[in-house]
Amino acid sequence: MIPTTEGKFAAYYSERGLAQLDFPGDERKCDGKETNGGAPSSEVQRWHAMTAKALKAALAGRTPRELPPLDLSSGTEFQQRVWGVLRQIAAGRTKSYSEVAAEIKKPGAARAVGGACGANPIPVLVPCHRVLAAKSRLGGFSGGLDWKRKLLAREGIQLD
DNA sequence: TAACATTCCGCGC
DNA sequence: GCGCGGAATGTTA
Repeated sequence: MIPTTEGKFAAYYSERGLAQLDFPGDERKCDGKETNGGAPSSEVQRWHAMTAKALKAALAGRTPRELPPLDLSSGTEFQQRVWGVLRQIAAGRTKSYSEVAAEIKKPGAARAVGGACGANPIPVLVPCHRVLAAKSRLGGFSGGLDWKRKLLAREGIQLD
């Protein structure tokens, strides 16, 4: 668990890196292989420290200096492609679903992009909240639109 | 096949 | 201009 000014975030790690990050209170189902019962390896502890630092920076509206390795192997190739685009969005900037779709050479797949964002296991660090619908409307958000609004506000993004 | 965190077009207000 | 209904669209479980 990572305590922040916004509450406690739950982090789950696989052998490759950070695999999932959950919003406070949002107890998602941890499919079987969560934390190993015994002592976490020193590697995981190091990742956890990085995650905590990066998360706090992101919540403060700053770009994290360094991120822990992310294990995105749970997603499909299409989703990983989308997440890759999301991570290219600079803090304070936004992209629309259709623009992201165009980025990955699949215009018209705006709706599919929305699906990929919703499947994103690592919110905040993979800035799924910087993706808006066309005409700078909010669109949706898995953890609740409150979070999306709050995160955008933290980065100084104002919607009309 | 059904279900979406979309988008676009056409109306009515 | 804004909101709503309906159709087209790509990906996923």
